[in-house]
Formats: sequence, C-alpha cells, structure tokens
Amino acid sequence: MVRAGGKTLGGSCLAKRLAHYVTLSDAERAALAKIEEHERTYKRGTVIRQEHDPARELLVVEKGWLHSFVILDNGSRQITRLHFPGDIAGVSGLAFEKSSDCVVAVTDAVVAPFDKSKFTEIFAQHPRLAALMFALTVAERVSIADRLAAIGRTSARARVALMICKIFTRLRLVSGGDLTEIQIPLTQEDIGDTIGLTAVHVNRMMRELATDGLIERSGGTIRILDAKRLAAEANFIDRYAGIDTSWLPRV
Amino acid sequence: MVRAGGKTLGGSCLAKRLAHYVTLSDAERAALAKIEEHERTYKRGTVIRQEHDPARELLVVEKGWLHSFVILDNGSRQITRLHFPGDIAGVSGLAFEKSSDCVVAVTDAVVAPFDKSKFTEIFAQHPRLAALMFALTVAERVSIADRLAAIGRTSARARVALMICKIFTRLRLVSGGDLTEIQIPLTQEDIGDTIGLTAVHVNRMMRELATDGLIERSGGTIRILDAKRLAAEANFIDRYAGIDTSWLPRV
DNA sequence: CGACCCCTTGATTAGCCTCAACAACCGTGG
DNA sequence: CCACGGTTGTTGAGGCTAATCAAGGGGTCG
Repeated sequence: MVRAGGKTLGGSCLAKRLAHYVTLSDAERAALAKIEEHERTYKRGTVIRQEHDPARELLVVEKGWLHSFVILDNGSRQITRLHFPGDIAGVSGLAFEKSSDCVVAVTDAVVAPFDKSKFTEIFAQHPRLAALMFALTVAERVSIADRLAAIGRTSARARVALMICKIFTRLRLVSGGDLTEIQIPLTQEDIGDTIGLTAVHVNRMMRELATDGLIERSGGTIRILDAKRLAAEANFIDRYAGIDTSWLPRV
Repeated sequence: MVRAGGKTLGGSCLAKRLAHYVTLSDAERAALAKIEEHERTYKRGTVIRQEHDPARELLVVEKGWLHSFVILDNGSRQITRLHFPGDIAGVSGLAFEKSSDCVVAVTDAVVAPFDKSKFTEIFAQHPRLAALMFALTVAERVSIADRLAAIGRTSARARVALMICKIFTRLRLVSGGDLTEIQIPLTQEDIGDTIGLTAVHVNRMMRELATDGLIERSGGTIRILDAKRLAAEANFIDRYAGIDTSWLPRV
C-alpha cells in the first residue's frame, strides 16, 4: 500500500510486496533491484529445480504461479507450497546445500533467480529488510502449520474450503483488488496433493461446496458466493493481514 | 516462579546450539547471554502462553520439553511443534502481535523469555547471528513440511515411525551422545495430536512396531532396535545435519 | 484408599481411497 | 477443418484404513 509516488517499481515484485509493510529507503530499493536483475521465463509444467539439485539460487516469482513439492517413496506427491508473484521460492536454499524439494512452474511464469550470496549483503547492510523477510518467513511457517492442522484434524470438505480461502487471500495481496473470482490453473489432483486428498474426493467436495451455495464453478474459474461461511467451515485465519513490524531495526 | 539463581547450568542453551554451526565471537556470545538473562521455571502441564495472548516475548528453552498447539473449532487439537532445550519457542511473535498458538510445558521446564526487541539488536548489530537463526528457521520450516507430507500422504505406521525418528534426532543435537533410548514424557494422545491420529491408533501402531522388532518399549521409555528400517519406513531425512553456513556474513 | 489419568484391547462404523468407466476439453498433426 | 491421443473432470461401486465407542487394568497423586 505504502508507495512512493511517481517512481515506478518496474518488475520488482519483491520490492512491491515488502513495501506493503514498510516504506522502503532508496538504498533498500536499490538492494532489492539487484536481486531481481535477471529474469527467466518458463513454460507451464517446466521443472525449475529438481530435488537434490544444488540450491545456490533462490527464485523471486515475477509472474505466474509456481509450486514446490516432494515425492515420497510410495510414489505419492505432497505439494508443500504454492508461490505467487512477489513470493520467494526455494528459500530452503538458505538452510541447505541441496534443494529439499522440487520447484515447478504451474503456469507460464517469469522468475528472477539470484544467488544466496545476495542475502549475505542484505543481512550485512540492510538489517531492516532482513528482519522483515524473517518476519514474513515466520508468517509463512505459521501458514503451513495451519495447513498441517487442517490435514491432521479436519474433514476433506474443510480442507478444500481452506485451500480456496488461502488462495484467494494470498492473491489479493498481489492484486490488491476485491477479487471474488479466480481462474485457478491447478488440476484437482494438484489440489488434492496440497491438502492430502485424492483428486476424486476433491471433486466431490467441490461439488458439495457448490451445491451448498458456498462457491460457484464454471470452467476453471471459482467464484466465492459466501465468503463468511466458507471461512468458518475452513477455520480460516488470514496470517498476512497483520504483520508486526514494530520490532524491525531503524533504517 | 522466578528463579533467583546465581550461576545456573551454563544457562546459554541457545549459544550452545548456535555454536554447533559457527564459532561464536565474544561479542556474539555476549549478545546471546543478554537474551538468556532471566529464567522462569514451569511445572509440567503449565500453560506458558495462551493463544491470542500478546506475543512480545519469545522463549528460549533451557531445560525440559515444551510444545505448541492450536485448538480447532471442532475441539480437536493439533500440536504444531515440540520444543527442546536450545530451541526458541513462540517465534511467531516476530510476525504477529498476538500469539498464533498455545505454548505448554510438557515436563517441568526452565525457560528464558526475552522481548522481541532483543531481536532488533541482533539484526542491527550481529548480522551473522541473525542470518544463522534465519537459516535454522528455514530448516525448521522444512521439517514441518516433512511432517505435513507424512500426515497428508503416508500411513499411520509411517507417521509414528517418523515421529520417533524426529524426536531421537533432535534430542541427539542437544545431548550429543548416541542416544538409542529415551524416556518420552508425551502421552499417546500427544503423539496422536502431533501426527494426526487418535491415541488408540497410535497405541496399535507402536505395538506393531514393537512386535516387528523396530523398537522396544518399557514403561515410558522407547528404545530403537533397528534404526535403519525405522528411518526407511518413515521416509526420514535429518534436516539439521547439514546446515549451509557458507552464505553467512563475516563477523 | 479413591479418583483420575493413561495404556491397552476388542467391536463396530465412517470417511476417504481405489478402481473403473465415460465425458469434456485441449493441443497437435494430418 | 477435422481426427486423434492425452489430460482432466465427473460419477458410481466397493473396500480399507483409521475413527469411534466401550470396557478393563495399572499407576500415581492427593
């Protein structure tokens, strides 16, 4: 929301995201611009990074959707995270030398890869940025824990509802608008692999939600009809609404 | 509650943990010592922090076990994280003003609470420490994602096996030793609430693992008999073994 | 000593998975 | 332009895993 007028942010999705929470200084802006210097384009379905690949690079999503997943020994897949524009994918590269998951382009996508040494500079020279990114990573962790609770302790129907709520909320962060209707590029199998269900059962649950008047479906788009009931059924809490920036260092 | 204590047991569990990964400078050591200045003792079962409480304080575990959990609308509980000595609990306080989960002492425990403003200093003055803690937080996120995958996509038996593997591995980080036998202070209900099962089914799976010769139980202690098979069944990966410190800023 | 918690085991049930078949849609190449 | 294979969505039938319900035993603490 906060945004210096006049000056355009260009393709700097990351800066745009962070500017939601603090007013960036020129120096900070420059540091972030260096992160997003290079861009790569991927076609829908491309494997951007394989599990066990060296993980020197992190990936800022500029355009499109990515997701990360792991394949278990029994052959099944668990999608661990969806990545939208402004997100950083492959953050696990900061902890490990090899990628802990596989990153794939869900739609045609534009990605800005950068070496993790860029984070060295951020931490050394821009503590506020580092702290903010830490806070956002923590928020993400909590968001994953929410999904963990959903998979561990709620019904299939509630999990599907939660997934829909989360996608809409996170996309609103990016688009800014109201956004009650979205063209979702995920297959029902993708959705199932995210919330621990089979594609067949995802289908049934979505139909239920539709016949009960919570959502409306046509083609690949989903419209939310009764956001309140949907959120209630899902135990949904918006984790990105109120990030606490009070403790961030001064610039 | 407040422990008026002269020289307690080394006190600095956090420093000890971080020293596994880097050689701490004197200044860093001092900064960490300031974090663990005050200690509080809690009795087994005490609620240390309630969900929705103000979350200004983070908690370094000095001694004992804690866990964090959420209670869902349907009344069920999901334990999101176990906390062992050297861990920081309540990290979500860095992202939110109010606690996103409830923190409870599983055993009698000694905790060093500190205000999140301490993190402001760390980020501003000790970038390497900040970066290391970031890396460890990322590793923790991956570890939670592993559990997510287990709950979403593996059998009850595999989940129980995973939980055992994780507990042993994380405790080895603390104790250092070989450690094939542990007195586990968790009830079977606790275990179930961690991995998305009922206490009854946890019981059956543990018995299965025992009769199959993977573990041995007596009283509350568990001994691992066949670590290899156990890890294989659990899809276990040790996420704390190889933290990449190459990108950390110089001191 | 009684109350309570926890573990254990059995019987039954329910929710989700598996298997299967078909329809709708898409991009591709002839 | 249409024919085609492949992918995705949809729906039905039946099976299996884990939940639920229930009851008894052992240990611990007040």
